[in-house]
Amino acid sequence: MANRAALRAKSPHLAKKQDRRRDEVLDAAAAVFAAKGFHDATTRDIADRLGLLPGSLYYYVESKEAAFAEVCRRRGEGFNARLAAILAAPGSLEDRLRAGLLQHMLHNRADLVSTIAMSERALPGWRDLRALGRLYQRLWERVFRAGIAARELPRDFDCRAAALALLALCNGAVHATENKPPREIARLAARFADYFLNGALPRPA
Amino acid sequence: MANRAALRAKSPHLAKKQDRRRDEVLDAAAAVFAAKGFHDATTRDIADRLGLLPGSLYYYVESKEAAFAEVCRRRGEGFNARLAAILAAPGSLEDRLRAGLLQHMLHNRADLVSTIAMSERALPGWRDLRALGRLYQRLWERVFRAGIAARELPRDFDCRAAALALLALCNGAVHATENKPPREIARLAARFADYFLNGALPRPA
Amino acid sequence: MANRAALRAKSPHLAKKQDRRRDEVLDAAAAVFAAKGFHDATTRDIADRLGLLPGSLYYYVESKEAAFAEVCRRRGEGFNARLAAILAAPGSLEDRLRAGLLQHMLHNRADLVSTIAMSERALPGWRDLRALGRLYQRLWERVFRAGIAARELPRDFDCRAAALALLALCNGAVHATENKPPREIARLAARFADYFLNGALPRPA
Amino acid sequence: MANRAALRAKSPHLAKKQDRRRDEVLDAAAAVFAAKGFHDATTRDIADRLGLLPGSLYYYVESKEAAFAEVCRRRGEGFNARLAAILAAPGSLEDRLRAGLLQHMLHNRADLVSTIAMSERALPGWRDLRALGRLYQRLWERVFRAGIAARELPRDFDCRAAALALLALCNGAVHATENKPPREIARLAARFADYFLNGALPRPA
DNA sequence: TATGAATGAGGTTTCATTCAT
DNA sequence: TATGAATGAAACCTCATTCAT
Repeated sequence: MANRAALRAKSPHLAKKQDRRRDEVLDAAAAVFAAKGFHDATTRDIADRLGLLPGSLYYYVESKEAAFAEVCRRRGEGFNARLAAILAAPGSLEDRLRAGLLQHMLHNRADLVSTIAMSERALPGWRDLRALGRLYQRLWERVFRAGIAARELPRDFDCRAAALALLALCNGAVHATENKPPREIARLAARFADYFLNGALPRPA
Repeated sequence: MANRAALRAKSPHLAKKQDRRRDEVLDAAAAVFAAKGFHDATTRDIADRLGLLPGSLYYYVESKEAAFAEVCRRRGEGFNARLAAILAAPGSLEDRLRAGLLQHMLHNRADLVSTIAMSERALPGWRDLRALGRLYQRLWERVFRAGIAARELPRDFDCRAAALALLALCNGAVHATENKPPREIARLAARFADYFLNGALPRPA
Repeated sequence: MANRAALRAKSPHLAKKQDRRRDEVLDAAAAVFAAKGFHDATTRDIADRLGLLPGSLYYYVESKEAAFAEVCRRRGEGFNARLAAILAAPGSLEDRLRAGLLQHMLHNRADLVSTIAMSERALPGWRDLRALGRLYQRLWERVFRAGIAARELPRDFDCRAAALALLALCNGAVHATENKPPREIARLAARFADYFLNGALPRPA
Repeated sequence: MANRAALRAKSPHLAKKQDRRRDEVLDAAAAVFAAKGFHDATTRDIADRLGLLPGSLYYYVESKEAAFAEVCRRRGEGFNARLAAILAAPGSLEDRLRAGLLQHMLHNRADLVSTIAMSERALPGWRDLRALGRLYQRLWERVFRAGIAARELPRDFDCRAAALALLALCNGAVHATENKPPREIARLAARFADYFLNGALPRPA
């Protein structure tokens, strides 16, 4: 049953406008999901933000679940891509760790959705989302392994534990940095990096 | 709706029995909240665990929200009390930090509810819960301040940032330690403590 | 909502082209109604078949209900006309009955819509549709009455019961003949005619 | 997670009362389905008939679909059982056919739901329902085959076509017998039986 | 002390329909 | 002539909660 309408090439202009509106819808969804979590976010919340009625969302989105999954996928992929770029850049191991941690904490708010996705069990598309999360963790692990290969780190360095700790530091500050200016976030990120790299306590002489 | 049982004068024996049953109900609620989060947990889930029907819960509890709030309060207070005891115990600063971190990570699973409370916004009783959370953070801060007073830490030590980092490490591993035996959790806790105390990276000689 | 096109004075050529398109729309509607029934057929189903969007249908049709009613009317009238022609043709009573029954069963599939109309209560335009159905039944009755007049049938022949029985045989095989080749349908029609004319059971000698 | 409440043996009296109420609900559903068909029947229709709110139905029934499936199953099985009993009874082939046809037409109204199930495509539980329908047809076929074995029917008797014709006669009169008194239905059933057994037309001498 | 039955508010979703462009 | 966007009503369903027993 060929759908002539669907096949007819849409003018690129129109197509772009449609996509933009769709993005607006997904952004609104993301904002609400970030604010309330998946279960407590209602389609009405999302629609209100756009001046639409709940039913109208379905013109752009298949279901609440699908919207959530797509939002998370997009954010998660962006997150991963940014970290990958940072960790692959030239520079000392320390520099790259600091940069990665900083970007995570700076983007955390906007990408709060990913955080939700990681923390709520039994969510739609949970499997794929966990995969994205694991990938993120692997990125950190890989940079440590490269450090071992480059003899910047000892042979027995526990890459997994270190990655976990870094991730914990990244995520743990979400609440503390809410509504804080970037400068302050950066300051905290630097502190966290210091702790991770050199330890928080003064060294015994 | 006043609790009929509460109005009746009770023999101490009866009162105790009732309280025990109430505790069972709250424990069941805690377990379900921990497993599913507040919104996804149904009164039926809780009732099932006790061999009751949903309506019967209301003999012990005013509402789902009230149950959640109380569960969180109890767990949170227990959590705080344990940490306070540990931090107040004699021993070096390092020892106390290690002990505090360890107990947090070991109890995290059972007390997952607090974690939920901290992570889901717009939850009933959220205000009070945040207060408990802040208190927990203050406990860590206080031990650092004591460290400064005792000259174990430098004058300009950033107590708040350090407390935040420790909390982040404590909470960040929740997912990594799910379904793991205590031994392994302890191992990870020790690693995290090492990172925090001495830094993860090898020190330049 | 007045049809804008209808208000405009149209050239005969244009008018014809419009009507053709309208017929296409109604045909598509008929096909979908036949396949899914009235309630389960969506305007999107119909539009898809034509490469249109749902809203565009309303250029040709006032509403889904109106479309259904018109489709049924058209099909029903065609059905009636064909039966009338057959029953009015010269030939023995038996021949005409056989021919009528055959054409009904052969066209049943294509005209399934009428069947739907007859079977679903509380349908739009139901009254008119029932009228068409009654007319169809009357056509059969009339041929029997003519048979009485021509003394081919006894005076007390129950024309109504006979018409009902014939109709029942006609319609009852819809499911059995779905997806069957015309040959097989014709074979079954012949059998049914035999039963009706001579009885299914062997005659006592 | 053993459900003590569910395991606790309910008093037989209570259990029976519950079942009765459930039957009432299913009966109401059956009535509405029969009157409007599955798609057009709303949960509100059913609930209204019982003086309940729509949501309350779900105390007794899992879903609208499940209710429909169960209603059809029950009616269909009853229908089959009655026919089986009739066809298995002693008596001449003719007697049994007459009796079977009569009971079908008399019960048709009450069991209209089965008819719906047979006629609406793409219905929940459609597969199982078709199976029930096929079983019914087989019952008729089997009695003919027994007739062949007993030499009451010729070797080449077309059992399937005969069964189809009988079924068609049974079902075809549904609309004609609506709101008619049993006497009249019985009269029509007798006529139909005559037609099937001996033919409608006078025999050439 | 607990149950069975019911409520009612609210949630997601579908879909016929409208209308400016 | 047809589209894209949106509406709004109504559908099914869930669930915390109530209350007579």
